[in-house]
Amino acid sequence: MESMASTSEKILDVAQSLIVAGGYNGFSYADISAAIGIRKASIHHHFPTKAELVSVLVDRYRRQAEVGLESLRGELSSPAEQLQSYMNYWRTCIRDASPSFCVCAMLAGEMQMLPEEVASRVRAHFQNLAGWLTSVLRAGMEQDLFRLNNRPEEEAQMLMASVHGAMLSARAFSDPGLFTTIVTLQITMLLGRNC
Amino acid sequence: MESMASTSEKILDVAQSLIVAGGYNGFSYADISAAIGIRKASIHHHFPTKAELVSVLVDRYRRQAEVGLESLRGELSSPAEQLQSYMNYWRTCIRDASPSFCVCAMLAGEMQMLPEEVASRVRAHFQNLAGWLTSVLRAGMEQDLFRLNNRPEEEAQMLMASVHGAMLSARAFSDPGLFTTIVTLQITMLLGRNC
DNA sequence: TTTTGGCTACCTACTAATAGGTAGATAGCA
DNA sequence: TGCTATCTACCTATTAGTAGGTAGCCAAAA
Repeated sequence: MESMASTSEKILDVAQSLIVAGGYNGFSYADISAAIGIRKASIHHHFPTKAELVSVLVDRYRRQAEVGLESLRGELSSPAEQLQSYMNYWRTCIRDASPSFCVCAMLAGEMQMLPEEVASRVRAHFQNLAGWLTSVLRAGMEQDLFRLNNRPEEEAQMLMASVHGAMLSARAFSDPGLFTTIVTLQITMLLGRNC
Repeated sequence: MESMASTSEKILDVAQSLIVAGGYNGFSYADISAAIGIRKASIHHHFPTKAELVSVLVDRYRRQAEVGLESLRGELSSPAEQLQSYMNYWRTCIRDASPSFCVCAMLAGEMQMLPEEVASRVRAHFQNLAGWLTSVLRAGMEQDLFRLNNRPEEEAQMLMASVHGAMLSARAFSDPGLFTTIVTLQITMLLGRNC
């Protein structure tokens, strides 16, 4: 009754945590093999090439993110609360060191040397996320729940950059709390509570 | 009369551009060897191990950054102009794809699997940068040149995260201009020109 | 002055380990 | 029967790193 997860799911889980820790070149089939007690060749059976593995991995990640973000957009919570919830998700991740970093943010740094099939998927995730943030900000604006100082697309980009930069800072300083500090202030500032 | 740069400087130059493109695990001695027309063993002569090479590289980067930031702090320019100049440096870098990314920001993402001697240097750079930004923001505040909504240390962290996150976004979207868009708005916002 | 010795920078040639990937066999299940 | 998942055993290329040699330079000793 223990592991309901299929082998390929387990492979993706391990690969994801390894990528989050060290990027595309920071893991090997041997690492995954050792981690889940299966031979390298068996991993190739599920994912013939590394580029394919990571492509599937990013697809899965994007699907999960989409579901997660969509569920936040329920009519239950206000746009401001949705942004808070989005941040809270990452806050707990970073605090508990579960994923502790966005896979796509990690891969984005390595864009230049990623296989094209992976790079395009990472790009797509950034577009989705920017789109979601934009729509939430626009909704809040139209409902007069908060005032924005700039166009919602621009504020969305600022917020996204702030989130990813804050992940980086939290890592660099080995201080999970720093993520929350930065992003909370950023949200407060963007929503124009000052004035 | 062409290359005044010593061999070891050339090695560091190439290594830096490779790290910026693909991180610590994204380059090898063979890559450098091919790039500057020297044998692998000769690189080991200058830098016995990879960890040592990258440590020296980060030291050099930190020294250059310190000089660069210190020169911005000259009494000639106002704190606001200093922040602008800092951003402008990266704007041209990213536009011209010269370094196009902060080495330390790149390495910060890989913190967890970096040799300790490298990781500590990356941490130190983040501390320096946060310190510099804090002091510039504090100076502007004390001279009543602009109003901050938060403590200067916090705003410094926000700005730093914004800069690094904007680098990531510029890469992800393959849009150098996005960096400037994000950081300009961020600076404007932090300095409280709104209100 | 010539010679000697040491130093630096580079070389060829090598190593052991690891990388991603393949071929082909086996065992169980539909 | 054929399919899926796994295995053992292998391959080639690349990894970081080493051993040992050579050519040039510079300074001190003869």
